[in-house]
Parts: sequence; C-alpha cells; structure tokens
Amino acid sequence: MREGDKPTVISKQALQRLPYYIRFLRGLKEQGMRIIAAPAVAAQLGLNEVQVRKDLAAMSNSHGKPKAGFIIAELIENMEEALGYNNSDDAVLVGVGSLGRALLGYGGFAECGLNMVAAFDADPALTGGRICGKPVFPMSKLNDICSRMNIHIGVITVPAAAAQAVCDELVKAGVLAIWNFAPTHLTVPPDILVQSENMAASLALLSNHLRQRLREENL
Amino acid sequence: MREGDKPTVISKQALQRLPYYIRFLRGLKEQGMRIIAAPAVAAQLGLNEVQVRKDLAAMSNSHGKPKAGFIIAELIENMEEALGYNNSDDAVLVGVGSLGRALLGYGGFAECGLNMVAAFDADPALTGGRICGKPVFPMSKLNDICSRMNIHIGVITVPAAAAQAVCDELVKAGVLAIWNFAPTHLTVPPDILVQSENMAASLALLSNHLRQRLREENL
DNA sequence: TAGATTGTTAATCGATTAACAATC
DNA sequence: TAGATTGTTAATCGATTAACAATC
Repeated sequence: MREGDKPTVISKQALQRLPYYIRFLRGLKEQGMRIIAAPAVAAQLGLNEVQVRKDLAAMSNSHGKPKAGFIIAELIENMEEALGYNNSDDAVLVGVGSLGRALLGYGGFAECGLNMVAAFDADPALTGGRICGKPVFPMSKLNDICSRMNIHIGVITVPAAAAQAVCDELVKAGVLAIWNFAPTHLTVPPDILVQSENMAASLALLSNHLRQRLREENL
Repeated sequence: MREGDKPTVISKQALQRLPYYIRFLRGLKEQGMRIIAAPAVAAQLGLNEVQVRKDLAAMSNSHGKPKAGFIIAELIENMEEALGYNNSDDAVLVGVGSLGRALLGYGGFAECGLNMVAAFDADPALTGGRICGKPVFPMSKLNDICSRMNIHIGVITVPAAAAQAVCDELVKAGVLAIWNFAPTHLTVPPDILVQSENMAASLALLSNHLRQRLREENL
C-alpha cells in the first residue's frame, strides 16, 4: 500500500466488519488500553485470526509491531477515516410509519456518519410538523429539497407497493445511494447503489436453523 | 433430489433469496398468471439466469417444463414449506425502545412465519401493560415465560451495553436462535444461531459507495 | 535468544456464472 | 422441426483459512 494511495480497495465483507472493529476498539480505548494484538481482537469478536490480521494490516497506516500489536487510537482513527465517520453524509427518509419513526429517533446513526435531515410522507395528515426533531414534508417537495440540500442518501421506509415509485423519485432528485427497508427488489440505474435491509432474509436463516435444530432433537 | 428427502441442504445465500422469490411469485399469482419461466424471474429481480434456474430447480418438487417454465402456485407452496411459513415460530422481544416498538407493531412478520408473543424490558415504567397488543413483562419473568411457552426465538432490541447479558438470559431460558438488533457482537454456545441485523455494516457499504462516486465526479 | 505476533503467499472453500446437452 | 427453456457439469470468482518466513 503506497503512501497517499488511499483508495485501496476494501472488500465488501471487510467493509462490513469495520464497524464491529471500531466499536470494540473504542471500548478498549475507554478502558485505558493503548495497544492490542490481532489474536485478542479475533477471540473477542469471534473471527478468524488471519482475517483480523489482514483487516488490521489493510486498515492501519502504520505497521503493527510483532510481539506487541497495533496502537488502538491509530487503528480507530484510520478505520473511521476509511468509513468516512468524520464527515457525515446527509440523508432523507421517506415514509414515517412506525419503522420510519424509529429510525428518525435513533441516535446511533450520527456516530456512523449518517445525518438524517428531513423526512417525507405521502399522507398529508403526517406532514407539516416535526417527528423526533426532523421536519416532515409532503412528497411534492422531495425533488426540490433534495436537490437544493445536495442530498445523496435516501432511506425508504414505505410499504413494498410504494417503494419503487419512491425510489425513482429519489434517483431523479439526485440521490446516489438508497437504503431500502421495504421488502421488495428495487430497480435502479447501474451507478446507483441499493442496500436493502433484509428482514425477511434474516428470518429465513433464523427459522431454517430452528427447524434443523428441532429436527435433530427429534431423531 | 430423492422423493421424501426433504432436508436437502439449501445454501445460506439461496435461503436469503427465497423471500424475494415468494413475494414476486405471489404477485404474479394475484395477477392471474399460472406459469413462469426462470429467465423472466431473473430479469424482474435483477438476478443471474443460471442462479434462478438452480434455485427454482432446488426448491420445486416437480420439474420445470422446457420452453414453458414452472407452475407458480406449486413454486410458492414448495418455497413456503422450505421456509416454514406455514407453521409460525413463536418469539419474544427484549427491549421496548423505539426500535422494539416498531418491530412489535410491524404486521409483516406474520406472513414470514414469525409470531411475536410477548415483550420484556428492564424499565419497570414500561412493563405491566401492552404495546401494540403484546404484553410487556419485567425481565424477572423472562426465564419462566420462555420456558413455559416453549419459545425458541429471541429478538434483542436493547442498547449495545445490555445486549450480551440479555442474550445470556435468553439462551438460559431455552432460546435456540437470536435475532440481534443491538450493534454489538454476541457470544453464544456453538449450537445457538445469532443473526445480527447489521445497520452499521449496511451504512458502511452505503457511505463507501458514496465516497467513491463523489471522488469519481471530482476527477 | 526464545517466543509471540506480524505480513504474505498458497490452498481451500462456497457461491456464482458460463457452457452445453436434454427436453418439450 | 426449430427454438426457448430446463437441468447439470465445468470454469470462474471472491473470500476465508492454512502455512510459514520475517520481525521485534
């Protein structure tokens, strides 16, 4: 990894592990620790040692010290920079049903670099006011507000049937990445990213495991 | 796939695609369609044709007809059975904060085979009543209720700091699978499944994509 | 020095995609 | 029959894990 060559490619999987590392390392730092070795991280997070070694090596600007490990504060800094936790991305949320409200009220996004600035809803009864401190606008304002505020992330928490239409509007308004909580596939232009939060998929894994466990017991 | 040999192993990835197939196929059925071919499914869901062909072949009890396709109703039935959508699993939820409430109120779990029967919280001010029709009990009742009702799935929506303790209690109470919404790693015995709903990980992918897109524009 | 840990190359694994014969 | 679609074997790909030399 050459100096100044920041755009090192990080694999999708590794990228998803970063938040776990960051959270764990922050905890260590608060406890006053200064140095940590990869095997200790692996043990705590239930990961393979080689994987952690590779991840840390890829993320850290400086090298780890054999027999000692990595400087915690530096690791945190490098990882946070890689994820852009420092400069938050502004986002809008569409659909202030129960899930939408829960997300608007969740304080944890700030420390993950996400800043919800406004919400939208098709129901006039829900717009005009504020929810959890965020203004709620009618859908007709979406394009105008997103363009003017230069919003790049859209969060979709509408019913499945409405999701594709909302998605199209967000893309038209200049959004580049979509966080989709509606249980449906969204079609977008090739340069737009859709990240679907996939509750039904998770449930599929859960109940499949359960069925196998219970079947085993019955043998 | 021999007849009666139901426990065919389905890959984790394929399992997660099933809910999408089911949703899409149900839509077709409602429109009155009777038969669908793999390439059409692939195009609609943005998947590879071979992948869909394999998935459908693996799920369908009967063979697809060359030149025609598969019988929609049968596919739906076979997939729903594979995921156990027919006989719901009972679950309890721990932590009735904003996210916990949103999940309790979400009606969509029923059709995914999940049935939330009760909630728990450490805060006495929140217990004793009902939220979205579900009774909310104090933590002290958790073991008793879970064992008596033979609960196998626990949903964790408490803050990260409390999650491991809650997880331990759920496992002690006989839960076999855990759906974790707290942003932290949970350590469990080897035969227990933890499925973490990984918002920070999703955000990592989103903001990474965004940064690359914006970097490209600046070149 | 001895031993734990790092960094890296090679082997393995799981899943996706390509190629193609079989079928209606 | 001709052509679209299925089912399956082989090739490819990405990521994980194993093996091992380099380092403090």
